[in-house]
Amino acid sequence: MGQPRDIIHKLSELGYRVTPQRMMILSAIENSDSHISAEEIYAQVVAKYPRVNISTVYRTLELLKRLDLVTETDLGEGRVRYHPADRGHHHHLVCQECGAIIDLDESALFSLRDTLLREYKFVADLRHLAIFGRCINCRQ
Amino acid sequence: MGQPRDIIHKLSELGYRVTPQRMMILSAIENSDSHISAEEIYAQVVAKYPRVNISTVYRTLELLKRLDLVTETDLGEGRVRYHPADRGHHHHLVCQECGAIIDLDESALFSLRDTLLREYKFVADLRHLAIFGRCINCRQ
DNA sequence: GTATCTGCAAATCCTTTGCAAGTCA
DNA sequence: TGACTTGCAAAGGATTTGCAGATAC
Repeated sequence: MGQPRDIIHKLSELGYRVTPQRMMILSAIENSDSHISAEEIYAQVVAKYPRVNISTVYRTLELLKRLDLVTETDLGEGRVRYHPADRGHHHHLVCQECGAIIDLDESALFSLRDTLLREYKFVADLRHLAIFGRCINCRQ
Repeated sequence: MGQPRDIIHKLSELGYRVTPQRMMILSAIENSDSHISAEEIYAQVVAKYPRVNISTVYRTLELLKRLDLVTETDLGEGRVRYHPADRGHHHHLVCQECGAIIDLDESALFSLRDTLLREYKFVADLRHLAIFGRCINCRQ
């Protein structure tokens, strides 16, 4: 995992077909240095292969989510963003004033995760959590 | 605050008009024992007053949010839920397997809030956070 | 060959908006 | 009276779906 190649291998191992569309969608996700939206993936793929349809992008993302190969984050933009599941996990502080997005290392939530497990027996999926508030520049 | 009456009073103090629609919408929110969606508010109001339109519900919610009289929570359902702002704040553990929603006292996130403030100078708005994962019944 | 995928077009869901008519203060 | 609100209808954006044709294996 980690390279589109490996994910593609995994897909075919599981009996899913490796199509050019799926490969291009995977590349777009892997090559994005941050989180990418369905629309942005579509824009990249359509540039190389104008016949793709955005529904193929959504169907592929659906599949990759189900196989736990990509994760979703909702940064409160009214659309979801995607990320390879095996990349370093981190969280986001989203400033509701200026829109700034500050990355937060996953370790910042380790103690919360432990508390939830210990006291609530709840296994929290703390990959790509978004926390809303106001950043230092927007506090007057 | 706390009673529809008080919120209504606040509205008129601020120069907003007190209309029957707004009163009915406020009652629906206040009478809900948990978080209520726009559609559910609309259903309650329309039962008494069939002429209301759901756009009035959305416009009223928009106003109440702006005045900080209600807060929004996104429980990952593809629609947002509303809650009177002065009710006790709590968070939600949402089980992605069975859909169970476990309430989590706001105090569970106090130390996270302090860390974010101290180390990131970020004022987190930790009202009604949703944390996804798996509950005790769904862990095999 | 055939079950899986795709493109296309249309539908869906939640929410927002323009505008003319209605109404609270 | 007059500015604020509403109802209605239509638009909006993101995502999903039905179906017939295309394609990976």
